[in-house]
Amino acid sequence: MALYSASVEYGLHCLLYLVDASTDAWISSVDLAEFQGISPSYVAKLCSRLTRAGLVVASEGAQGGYRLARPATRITVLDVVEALEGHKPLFLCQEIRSRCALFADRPPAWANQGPCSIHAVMLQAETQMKQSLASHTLADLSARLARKAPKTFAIDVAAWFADRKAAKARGQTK
Amino acid sequence: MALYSASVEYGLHCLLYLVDASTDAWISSVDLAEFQGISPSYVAKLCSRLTRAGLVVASEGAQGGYRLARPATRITVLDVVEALEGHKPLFLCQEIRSRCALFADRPPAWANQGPCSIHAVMLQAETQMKQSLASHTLADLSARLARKAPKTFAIDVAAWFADRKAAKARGQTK
DNA sequence: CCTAACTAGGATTGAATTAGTCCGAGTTAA
DNA sequence: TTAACTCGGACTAATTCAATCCTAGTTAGG
Repeated sequence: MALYSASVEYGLHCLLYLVDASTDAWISSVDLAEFQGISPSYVAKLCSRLTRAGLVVASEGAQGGYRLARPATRITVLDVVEALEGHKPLFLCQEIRSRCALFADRPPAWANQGPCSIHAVMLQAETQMKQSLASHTLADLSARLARKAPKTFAIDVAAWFADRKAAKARGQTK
Repeated sequence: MALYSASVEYGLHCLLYLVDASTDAWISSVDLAEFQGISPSYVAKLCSRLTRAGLVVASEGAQGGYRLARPATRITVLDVVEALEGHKPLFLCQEIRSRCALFADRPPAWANQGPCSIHAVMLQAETQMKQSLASHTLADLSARLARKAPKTFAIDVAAWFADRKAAKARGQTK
């Protein structure tokens, strides 16, 4: 349906909540999922990818969870997209040009010389897109959201996660 | 594997050969496929899409085939991509933000007001990419290819298709 | 008028990807 | 020491997408 899947939306929202909620706390993937009303198991998988990409760090064991691996000003949207979706090119050139019937299995040197013209156009478009994604950081996004929300929102978010954590420490899961 | 599939490569190459070969001739999808050593059935489907998008016109019946619907200077790479892949957005916003647990099924007005910030970033990147694709035409690509190939290449291409057509008219398929 | 060749379009297949689940191993706090 | 809770990866079901195949309708030419 779209070029990028829902995992990008899930992942970015999770990271933005980490910006609000976790200056020093660990937030579990289950809490992140329940806070947003999405599948906990799936969020767990996305968090794994973010960890492997070095965007967040994980803490195991009771009261564990995730935390940003570096300041939100140094995590770009492109970092997140590539962590979640992999390093997919916009276009994969299969060098069709060398199969032209006129070449009869022996493509001449000029046919494969340099990059395929079509590929070049695609690479340029891909670069434009990625530069655009790289020009926004989590900090930018978070600030823009904060401008729309009431001033207490970030505090409420942090409180929700803190409460959830406290409740679990008391031995009551729900 | 890539955001855009192989159909883009197939389709663009087909169109570029139409530029060379068909100032006044109709080229069949089977000939286009065999000339490039790719699947005839799939090329047929791609040609259907190009027709529906109005980039080429089809002529039914014997000695039929395809021809560009307008000058190559007025067909952009973006036109071709969207004809083949459909109008896929880069990102499909599912408005996760309104499911936040703090809202308890009743998201406040500010939460859904205006476009989602994440969505806005994605739209900007998508625009950059599409503008880049729209800035190249089939004529540009064709000229760039012609600069690499020997001068007789376009003539040889046209001759190959003309020969193929003549052979079929004589009743001999191969 | 009849045959051969072509396109259009839909039904079908097969592979790849995605969303989502589940369980095991390790860690932490009490 | 124990018990709960965490991550991480293996696994599964379902959807989507690329690609194929086949039929019907159309056209040109003999």
